[in-house]
Amino acid sequence: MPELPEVETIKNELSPHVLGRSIKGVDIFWDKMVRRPSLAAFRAGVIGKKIASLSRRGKYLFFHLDGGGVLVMHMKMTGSLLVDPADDKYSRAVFHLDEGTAVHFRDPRKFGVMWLADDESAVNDMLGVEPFDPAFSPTALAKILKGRKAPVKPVLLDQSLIAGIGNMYADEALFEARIHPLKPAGNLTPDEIKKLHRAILHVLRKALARGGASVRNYIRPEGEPGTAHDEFVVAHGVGKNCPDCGGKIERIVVRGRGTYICPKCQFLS
DNA sequence: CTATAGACCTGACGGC
DNA sequence: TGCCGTCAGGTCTATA
Repeated sequence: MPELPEVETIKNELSPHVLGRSIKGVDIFWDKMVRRPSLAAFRAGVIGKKIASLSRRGKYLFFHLDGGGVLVMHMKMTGSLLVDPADDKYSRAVFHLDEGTAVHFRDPRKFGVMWLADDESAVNDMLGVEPFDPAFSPTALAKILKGRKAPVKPVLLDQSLIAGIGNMYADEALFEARIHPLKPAGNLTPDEIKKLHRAILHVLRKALARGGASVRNYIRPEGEPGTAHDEFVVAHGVGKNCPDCGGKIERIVVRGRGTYICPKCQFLS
């Protein structure tokens, strides 16, 4: 759900509402979402601080606070940030800013987390390359895949290798590159690696241009669903027809994750 | 090292 | 109508 394009969209659309604003108060309705430090220390570290800038790394969102400290958020599967929503159903935390703005962390499934850190280095260090970083070249992708016996899909989902790809965009990129998700990562041909590299960037860019996906729960800060959903070919498309060969899209399970493929277009060998 | 399973949660949906 | 099981999927942790 919130994968790289969604978190980037949240960052972009939230910015005008929060940059330069001060946090006057915080309501926490689901204590467990605050990971560290303690709930009291979290409040103390956030209240009275001005939000200097926002940034994103992988699927993480950072609020850089004036005077030090970074508020780190991860939406996990159903989290979203809403500005002055019409209702507070599923609001697990609310940040009250000056000028009356309220930012709600809405999260039906309560998987989302946030914490206060000195800086972003700890998150940074555990994540792999950003897909939009020039360092993510076809050669870099080849290096990541090389020698791995694991199926290519879980390698794409490994945040310590490439940061920001989630289940949907992995399926979509593999379909676009016509590669079967179960193909061992190390067995991809140079041509497949080139195609996969291009497909990853294409799929993420396309989603970004449409304000992120709209898969059931994902909502943008101003309450509008994204429209990238319409562009998905295989994701959640079981029973639909492949736009290429007309065959039925199938659902298989790869490492415990629902995975959508066109069995005619995506090859194992 | 890898691989797998379970945990965390709750709403939507299909079957009966 | 309503009950029940399954599915959704990001990431951490535990275990083989």
